[in-house]
Amino acid sequence: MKKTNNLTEKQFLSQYNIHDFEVPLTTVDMAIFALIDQKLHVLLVQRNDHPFKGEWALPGGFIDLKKDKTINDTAHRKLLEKTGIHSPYMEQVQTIGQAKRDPRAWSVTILYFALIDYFTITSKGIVPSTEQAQWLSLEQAQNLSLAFDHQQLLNLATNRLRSKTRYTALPISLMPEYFTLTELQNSFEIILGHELDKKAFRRRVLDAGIIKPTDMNKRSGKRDAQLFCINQIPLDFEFPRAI
Amino acid sequence: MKKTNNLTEKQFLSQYNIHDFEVPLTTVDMAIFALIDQKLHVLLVQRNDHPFKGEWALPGGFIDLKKDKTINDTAHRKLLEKTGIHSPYMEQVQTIGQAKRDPRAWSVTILYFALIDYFTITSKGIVPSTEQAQWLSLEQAQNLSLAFDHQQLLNLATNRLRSKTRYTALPISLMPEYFTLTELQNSFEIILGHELDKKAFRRRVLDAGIIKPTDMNKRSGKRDAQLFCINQIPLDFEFPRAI
DNA sequence: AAATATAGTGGCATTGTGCCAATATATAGT
DNA sequence: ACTATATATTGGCACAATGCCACTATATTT
Repeated sequence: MKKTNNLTEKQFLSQYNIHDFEVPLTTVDMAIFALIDQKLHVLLVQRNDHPFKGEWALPGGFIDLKKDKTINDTAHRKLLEKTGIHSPYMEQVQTIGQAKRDPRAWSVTILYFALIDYFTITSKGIVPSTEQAQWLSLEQAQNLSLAFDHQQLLNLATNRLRSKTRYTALPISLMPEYFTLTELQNSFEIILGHELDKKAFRRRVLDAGIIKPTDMNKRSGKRDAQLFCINQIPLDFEFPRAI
Repeated sequence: MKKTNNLTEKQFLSQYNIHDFEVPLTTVDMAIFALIDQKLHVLLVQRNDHPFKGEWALPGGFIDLKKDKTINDTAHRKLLEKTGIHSPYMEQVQTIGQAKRDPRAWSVTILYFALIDYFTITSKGIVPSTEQAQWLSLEQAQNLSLAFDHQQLLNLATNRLRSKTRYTALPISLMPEYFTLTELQNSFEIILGHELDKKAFRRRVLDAGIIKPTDMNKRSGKRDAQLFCINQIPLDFEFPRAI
């Protein structure tokens, strides 16, 4: 590379060539969660191309330097391609960079997770994709051998989801527009993997004011249950104590 | 790029050229915090090179694909270069990727923060660096115009520090080997920006068992104070409630 | 010896959760 | 219509951690 000490910034930029340096591959990977049949599911794809061709992997890919203005754009674009959803709950989990995680090169991946209500996408129909995408239960997914270090990535995302479920209202993003308190509690329980006390749970979510009652009921076999919907939830809402 | 559909993975990799794709610049930036004179300080450098030559910035730089096996290695290396410290508390905050955050190219930076005890590095002497490094109070730093989006990065790191100080024992990493409870409380108060109740604070940290008493005292003007030191703190330790 | 500043403690109120049992209301069977 | 049953919803007290504030203890200073 040329000597740059006495250049103006403009001169410097005009001669700067990104390929003068060795840079890592940079990708975005997503763990997209939904509740299906009382189980936590994650969306996986079968890779169309090498490396790990044919193996299951988290959806993801390269940043499109033309289309994407930010890295969140990349994540939203991937999500839209796979699910047809524009604005789900989405959160950056962690960035993993290692020399050997990708056989092609030193590789960095920015891991996101997203939570969606399964029925809002089944009603729209999943947008077709170049890759075969499929919902697998978390249990199934964890017993597969995933491409790259995606098994580890999936664990990171799952742990984050479980952890935040203990002190935030995160699972609300897995619910449809209207839901009963029992259904909501059920979602928490599925994610956490253990039962919760009914009274304590209701007190917690109602006192926090994160959901509000409607005048509608849900007819579900036995006694009707009141339907609730999401109230204003600040993005940084946290309960004062963990469950 | 050539057609790859019918290649084996080995053939695919042998002809794969990372420069066939446009990739972003990828860097690591660090907010290194310490307490100096009862104020939170952050280590900044004056940039030697374009872009933003001469302006203040968070220390950081490119991943060295030869030296660094992981991205944490990169962060540790940067920290060692600036402070001479090998194993401080360090944590990944967030990854920011934007088309226009760097005038050279689409750029991704992985932001870390680190906490160190100022006196352990003054006793060792700061390792010289190619760039001018200097401790600035957070207040000073926030009134400067920093290079790139480093003002935003500094805010992200500061918010994370403040947030985790409310429910973890994080500020202990800013303390010397032996410290009094009042000194520890003081560190929490400086970071949080408000006073804490003495009794409640002591109960909290002592009941949690994260520090243990020694048989030494500290002579500090008036009545002597007992010295404490860090006990075993699990990496994921959290108080049951936030302050 | 008294004043003072800082270290450290006692004790009760408040808040949020755990626990478990009681009450309320729909459906289904007789 | 009446009863059994399942699910929804509520009552009420115990417990744990924190907030609050006043009190005691011990060193230095005057």
